[in-house]
Amino acid sequence: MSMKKDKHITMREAKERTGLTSRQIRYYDEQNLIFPARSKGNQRLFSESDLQRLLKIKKLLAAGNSIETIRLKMKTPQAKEIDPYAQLSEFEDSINDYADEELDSLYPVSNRFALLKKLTFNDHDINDQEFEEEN
DNA sequence: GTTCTTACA
DNA sequence: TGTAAGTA
Repeated sequence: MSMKKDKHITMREAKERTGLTSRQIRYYDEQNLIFPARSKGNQRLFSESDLQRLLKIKKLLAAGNSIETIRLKMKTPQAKEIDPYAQLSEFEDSINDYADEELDSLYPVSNRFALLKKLTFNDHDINDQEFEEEN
């Protein structure tokens, strides 16, 4: 999951690849949710991580989270490098994001992440269920 | 032509 | 958030 070349991405490409408006992108920047570099002409130079963040922000916003919540939830890129637990936390959040989606039944398992969440983070739910021995 | 900041609705 | 103005 490593990001390759942090090539400079223009505002145009950022808009195209995230589906966000330039207004929204600048606003999220103003809210310190992304930290794009700047060219000599003060133009924003986005990195691949900035793009991923924007997509993440879009998802969290759509899920009803506030800017403040998102800021805390995502922390800063620098913090993630320093704190190993930040990455673990991010992974769990990622799992939860997927698990929030519909899970009709376990057969077939159409959403592995949802199943993983059920088995990993909701022990109480599982204990409440009645499993019939099938083996 | 595109992006940036500031400001108003 | 959209849009207009004046720049770079």
